[in-house]
Amino acid sequence: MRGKADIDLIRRQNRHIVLEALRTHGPMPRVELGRKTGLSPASITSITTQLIKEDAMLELDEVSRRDPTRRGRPTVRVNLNPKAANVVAIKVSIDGLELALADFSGNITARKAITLATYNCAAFAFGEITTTAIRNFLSENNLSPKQVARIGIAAQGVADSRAGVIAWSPAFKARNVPLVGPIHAAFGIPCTLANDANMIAEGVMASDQLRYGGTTVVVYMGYGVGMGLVIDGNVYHGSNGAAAEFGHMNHIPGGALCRCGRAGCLEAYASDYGILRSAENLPGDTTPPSSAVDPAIMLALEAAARRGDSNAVAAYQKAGNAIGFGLARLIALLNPNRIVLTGPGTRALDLIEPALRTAIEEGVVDELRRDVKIETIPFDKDMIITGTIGAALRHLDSEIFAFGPKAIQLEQNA
Amino acid sequence: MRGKADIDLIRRQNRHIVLEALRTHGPMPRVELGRKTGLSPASITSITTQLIKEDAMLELDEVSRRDPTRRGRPTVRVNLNPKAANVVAIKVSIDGLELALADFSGNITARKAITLATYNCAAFAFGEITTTAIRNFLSENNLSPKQVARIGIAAQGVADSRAGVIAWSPAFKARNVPLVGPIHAAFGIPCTLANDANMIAEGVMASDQLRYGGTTVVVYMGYGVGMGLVIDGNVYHGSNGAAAEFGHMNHIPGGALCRCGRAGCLEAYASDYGILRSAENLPGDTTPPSSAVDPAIMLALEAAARRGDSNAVAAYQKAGNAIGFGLARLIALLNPNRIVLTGPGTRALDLIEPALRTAIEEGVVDELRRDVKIETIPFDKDMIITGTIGAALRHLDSEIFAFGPKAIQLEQNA
DNA sequence: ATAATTTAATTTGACGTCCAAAATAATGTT
DNA sequence: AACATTATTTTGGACGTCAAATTAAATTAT
Repeated sequence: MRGKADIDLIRRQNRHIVLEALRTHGPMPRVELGRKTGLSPASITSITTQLIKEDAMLELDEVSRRDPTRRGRPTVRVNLNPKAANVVAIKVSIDGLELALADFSGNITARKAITLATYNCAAFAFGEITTTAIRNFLSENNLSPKQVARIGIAAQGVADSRAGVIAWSPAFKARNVPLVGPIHAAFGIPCTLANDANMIAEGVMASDQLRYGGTTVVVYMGYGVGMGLVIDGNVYHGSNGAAAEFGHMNHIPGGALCRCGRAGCLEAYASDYGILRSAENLPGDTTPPSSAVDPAIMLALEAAARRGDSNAVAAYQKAGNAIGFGLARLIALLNPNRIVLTGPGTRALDLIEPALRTAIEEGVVDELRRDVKIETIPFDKDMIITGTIGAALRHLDSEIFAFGPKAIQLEQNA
Repeated sequence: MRGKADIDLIRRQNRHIVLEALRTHGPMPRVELGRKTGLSPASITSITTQLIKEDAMLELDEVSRRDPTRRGRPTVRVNLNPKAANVVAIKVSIDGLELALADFSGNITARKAITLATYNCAAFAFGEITTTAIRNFLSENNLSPKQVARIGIAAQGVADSRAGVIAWSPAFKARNVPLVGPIHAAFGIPCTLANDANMIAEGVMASDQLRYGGTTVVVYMGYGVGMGLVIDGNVYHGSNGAAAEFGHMNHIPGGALCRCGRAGCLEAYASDYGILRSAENLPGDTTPPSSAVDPAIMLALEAAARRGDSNAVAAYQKAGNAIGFGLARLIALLNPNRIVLTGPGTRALDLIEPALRTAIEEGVVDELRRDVKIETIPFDKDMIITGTIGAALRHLDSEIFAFGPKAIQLEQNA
């Protein structure tokens, strides 16, 4: 149950749904805003004038490109004011950092990639390195930290988003790498750390709330195996923000060795290195490589499997079996609406899918699986960055701009 | 995101939190209600007078048992009006039906158990049987169906609560037994079907919202293995209401035969019959019995294990291993706050726990499991019935009484 | 050109909710 | 009997929503 409601809550919530409508559907006239939100024209007028006065919204003065058959007073479209705020999104991966700057309307205004051997980076040093990277990135774009409203970070592995620490990641030899603390200390900007697959799920969900807004499971297949969980329309982060570690969900007790140090994780069978290891007939306890598998090698392996190379075929079947049983277990637990497969690994889906489907059939009783829809979304490298930006902006919508000027004031003083 | 907010929403929500405060903390004076809800005395007065006028609430006129050292005007405690509504809770199990009647304040006012060989009952006949049982139960208590505001049903197995059908249950040979449809058709009363373990979770959560209100997993161990999932303070039912089928989550691909017909379900190792089967050294594909294992046999098996009987000891270890790996997988997926073990099977927890803990350690990386608290709650047979009643009453709170007289009117006409 | 029509957006006035502050109620203390 | 204390209700102001009326800005008809 939520807390008490008062008059402020009404405005806050209605401001929020107005912002949300613009964020998901783009610029639109006030009438349309009224239809989308269910608010009366009077309320829309009141809310938009307020938001415009606060510089969170603006009217678009556009060259008349309206339908000449339409009569009456022409519409005036409004939109989120790009200048209302900036957010920074950072993707931490094994070969470096990727930074992006976006304005309040969601446009990416600058990008930068930094090559960095994260793996041997000491836990205490990484916060400093990232802080410096952010500082440089901002000054290159003539922005002071004060102009950035929020920083979102996506990292591979187990991200403890409550503590703001990368608990364990393939990108680091070190464990418990603190990240949010140092960045917040340096800039005083609210900062969020999350798992990269969760950020993909944020993006997928935002792309079609109707389709993905129920309970949707997004599986990332690639160098590792990740997952984002949308539960009742929200990306679920778990009690520490370390939920949906599908790749490190056990598949076979005492099974093949995983990068995380455990035996039998799903990832040890279904990730690039896991598939490669079984195709090469190496023993399951062979230590996984600490760096990503060269994509060319994976392409060659796929080609071999498609030619009918029995070792390669068997390796992909094993992967399909692992993912299938993992999904079967997940279906029994969560009874999701929809399962979305994405990531570079889906290139080889034709090789994986038969075993995957068989495993699901064997692994969970028909009554539970019959309504689950499984689909594939082509993977785009940018999904993580755009998902992170989207999540950061939605944060701003609900936590700052929905509250009005007083909240903005408070936020700046905090 | 929720829909638009208006003045009605405020009242509804504030009425709701007032009702909720009384439901969870029992009768209290208006001042206390103000402190608990955060509402001003003025608002509390307004809301309580309204609710009292609607007969949803009443003032308790009590013999002065107040602290004589306290000065000032004495408090007047208010409470939910027991006569505001009645709900019926029904537990469907393999040996019959259990019915309970409760008033709006949560008191159970009547109970009845009906012995019934459900197993061979045809799918089409069960709705009729249950309807008749309800009709008799009500007339024995001089109540007309019109006076019942809601019926809640808890059943073992896979309950498709969206369709209102018991998709699969150990209590029935038949599959897809319709239940909500026939009952609603007969009485026109809103009716909900859910899995029994979910109802245990409802009860556990209601017993201590603070403790269990985050993400809590309730595991039921007994004749079968069930689960209730509390996610962000709400019992999670999944897209069809068939979530949390922990017992039918696969443990070992191609493993021991389960009652559901699949091979390798967790239940096939950790339920009464699964433990018994392995203690007897029967092959894993031995058909499970269709009726519950006699508790005396399980007690004897426990005693044997405590005496050191190696087969019995090994069987309990296997069970611990299965539950432990199941929980390890669940932890990787959901990162829960707390795991609660309950059910008659916890009697043998001393025999199960070592293997269970080892399996969790082996099955999931330390960073994910370190913050999970595991506890045991002694099982009480009534947990299912009281949980079902509590869920039904909370439904009434939010869907009828929070809305006021107009909604009650509407509900009666519907 | 000017009036009529059409559609968009704003303004006005009524209603309902909340809260702070004042008033009233019901008891104990002096 | 007057005072003190605590609980509850009443009063009055602020603010949000909405329906209805008004104003704005265009097209179409005359």
